[in-house]
Amino acid sequence: MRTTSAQKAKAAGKPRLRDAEATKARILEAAKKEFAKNGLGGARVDVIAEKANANKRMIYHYFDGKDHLFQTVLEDAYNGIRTAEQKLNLNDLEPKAALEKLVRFTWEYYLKHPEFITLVNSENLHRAKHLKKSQVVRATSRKFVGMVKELLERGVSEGVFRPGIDPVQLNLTIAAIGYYYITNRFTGSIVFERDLMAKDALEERVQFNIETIMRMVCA
Amino acid sequence: MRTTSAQKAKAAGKPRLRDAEATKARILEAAKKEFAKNGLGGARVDVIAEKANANKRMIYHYFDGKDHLFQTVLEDAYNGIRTAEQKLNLNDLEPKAALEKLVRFTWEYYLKHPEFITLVNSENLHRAKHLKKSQVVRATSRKFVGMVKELLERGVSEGVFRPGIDPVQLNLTIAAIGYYYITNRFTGSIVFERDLMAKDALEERVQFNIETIMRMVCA
Amino acid sequence: MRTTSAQKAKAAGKPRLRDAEATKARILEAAKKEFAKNGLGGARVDVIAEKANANKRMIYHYFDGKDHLFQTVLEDAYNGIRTAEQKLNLNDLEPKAALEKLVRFTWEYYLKHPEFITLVNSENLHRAKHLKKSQVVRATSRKFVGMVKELLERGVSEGVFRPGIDPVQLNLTIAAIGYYYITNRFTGSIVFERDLMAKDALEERVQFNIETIMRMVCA
Amino acid sequence: MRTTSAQKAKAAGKPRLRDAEATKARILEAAKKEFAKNGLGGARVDVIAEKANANKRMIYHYFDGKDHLFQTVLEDAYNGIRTAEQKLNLNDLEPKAALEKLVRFTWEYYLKHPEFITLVNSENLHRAKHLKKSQVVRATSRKFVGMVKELLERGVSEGVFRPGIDPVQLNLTIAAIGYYYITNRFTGSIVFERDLMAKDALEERVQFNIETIMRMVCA
DNA sequence: CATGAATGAGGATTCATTCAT
DNA sequence: GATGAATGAATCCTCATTCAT
Repeated sequence: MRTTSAQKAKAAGKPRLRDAEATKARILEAAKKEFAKNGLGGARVDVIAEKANANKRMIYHYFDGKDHLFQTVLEDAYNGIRTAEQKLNLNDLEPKAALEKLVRFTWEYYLKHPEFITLVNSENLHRAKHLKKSQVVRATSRKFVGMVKELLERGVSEGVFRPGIDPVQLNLTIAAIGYYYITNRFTGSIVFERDLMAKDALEERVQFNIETIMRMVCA
Repeated sequence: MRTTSAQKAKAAGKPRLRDAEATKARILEAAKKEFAKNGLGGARVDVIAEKANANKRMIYHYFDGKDHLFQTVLEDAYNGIRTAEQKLNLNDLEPKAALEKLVRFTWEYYLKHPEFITLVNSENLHRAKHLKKSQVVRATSRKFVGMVKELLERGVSEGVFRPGIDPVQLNLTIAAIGYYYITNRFTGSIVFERDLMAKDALEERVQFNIETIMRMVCA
Repeated sequence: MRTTSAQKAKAAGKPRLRDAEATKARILEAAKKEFAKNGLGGARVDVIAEKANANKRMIYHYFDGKDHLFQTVLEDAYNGIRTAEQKLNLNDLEPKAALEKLVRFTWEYYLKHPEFITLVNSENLHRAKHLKKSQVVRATSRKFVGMVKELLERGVSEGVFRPGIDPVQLNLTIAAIGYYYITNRFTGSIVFERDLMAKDALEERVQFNIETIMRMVCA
Repeated sequence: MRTTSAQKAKAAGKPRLRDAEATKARILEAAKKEFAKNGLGGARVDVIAEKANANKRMIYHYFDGKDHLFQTVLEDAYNGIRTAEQKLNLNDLEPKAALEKLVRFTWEYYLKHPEFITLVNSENLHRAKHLKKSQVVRATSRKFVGMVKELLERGVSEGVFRPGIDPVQLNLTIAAIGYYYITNRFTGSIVFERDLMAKDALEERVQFNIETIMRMVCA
């Protein structure tokens, strides 16, 4: 393993300066927050630079402009959720438990990572022009769909799931019932005149979601 | 020299007085499209004025700036869906048919009015700061929730629906499974490697959604 | 004749404000100077706006950016020299006198309008990408070449000019011997260790140029 | 990891000492091209460094910044043409042949070295501020003017040239008729609606130039 | 000798909004 | 009521140059 300059700086007890990787990471992190908060159009390059404790010029040096930076952030976001999903090890559980775990996980992931939702919304506003360029996302997503498909098949063969359910439709629905609630938490709280983000409300929602999916899938 | 709307009206022998309303309407229509296409932040006042065949100054005259214009557009959008929902006359149908009609209606409304979705997304990006000011939306929404609540109760008393289902949660879910699909049609088509907006795909989806809700609600 | 707002303003004794034509003209004039002084790349939009006593935004409003502004300035410059050439009325003079008048005019025009030279140099640095779009320049230039061609033919038929001289080559040479001297006045003054722009030097040069051309053309 | 020039030299068994000169030369060559293509203002230090396969820092190390680098390039350019001129050995030819050779040489030099022209144009845009600092250019130029002066005197004494011709004026004209044509090849090709750089056009031009000068100088 | 990370001062361009008529 | 000219404050991006190793 090569000794990075970051490690050298650390070893020398100095603050992280002149460390390309660290700077890139800081920019990426700051960009994620800024894009999540304000969308692609509303995000400000200056603000990202400032929050990253980096020079604005570095953003162009490392990421070649705002758009490409957004694309990188978006890819990272997709990688994040897909990686987490892979770690669920649904195969180690019996079908019903596995399905419930997936619904609960999806919900909790959105809850913990609302920035993922804002990023995706922003990307859809831009007609997915950044995602179109990404090959990685397709590959990892395919893998994920495969995982759910296997789960469904296993459940069917064990006689606990109904046959004939499309894994893509199921995936979409599992995502939808969580995503929609979170992304519309502000307007929803007004329209329905209740605080959708209150602790009880969140708990109630996840139960409702689990029940919705179980009733749909179980035999 | 361009013919102004005022002149046109004059030429047509119409009184000038109605121009004000017409101009307002044109601005509102143009604004809806522009906001839907680009979000609040991405929309351009110049473009709205141009598309409305109106003077930019008029936007400030009638709507007091971009933000307030957005708020008006948003309120109109909510009025639109709420009005359409009221016309469903769910009471004239037996519970199951009424519920299916509602699910189908919701799906079709989103499909026909994707601008509603973009506007709501934009509003959530801005933490619902415009909607907070609106009183009308709360009132009409309350009415809508009441409608669903009655339907549920009727179904329960007739023994076709399960008891104990929260009308708000149900509403949220009915909306979610349609809204999510439409708003994420661009990224979704890439991630799942299929054209989510293809005719067959849309038909398949609405059936899946109906089944999801029926299984959740029916006894 | 329509009453322009400029005239109205004038009539009212007010300073020229809110006068589109006047603002455009001021921007154009300022741009000519700035481009002449620093070339296209070296010119600063801020400086042009300031010198034009106009808002920077107006430059984009009226001229659609720096490049297009340069193109307009360049076209104006070509129009200027071509218009002046047309006013020479070489047909009213006998061939030799007409030719001498042309040489002297060309020299004096460059001397009075060094900005024309700088603009053309800048345009050549950019491989004539702006001029390529202009149709007017081609037409007026064609007319000018025709004028010289007629002069040559007249001189030949009167027996004072040699036959077989290409008007384009002659034009190029008449321009060259003046243009080169003026455009390279700074380096030339150093290289040849004499002030090329001194009054005597200029007079000497025009005589030399006239003699060069007369000897080339006369029978 | 990219192989640095230092490593290459090492691998080739060469002493590291020569690398300095090689790096300087590479930078100079890259700078000449970049300045020629885009002028002083339009040239980019990054691009020069990249093309020179050198580190940007080296430019500052060896040349003390962009301006001084330009000055060096410019001096080299002048040295180039002056050196070539000295090699003409005009004294070995009879006056007329020598003069024709000079005209032809000048033309061909510009044709082969259009970068010389761009550099000189750039320098004149900057009012010769770099050249002013150079002493060498003055000396070599003086020598060149002397060469032409001697040629003229020899021609006069042999009765083939007219007396009274100023060598500086003649030099200027010989340069002008070639330089102007080349520097304005882009705009010229449009204005005169013919490809000035076509093979035939170039041949025609050099003949025209030779005739222009011969008619001017010969008795 | 050489590297590449970092920077501050601009540079062109855009935008919502106000002003004068 | 309507128009279009005008503006200042951003906003993204670029550049020559210096710093730390």
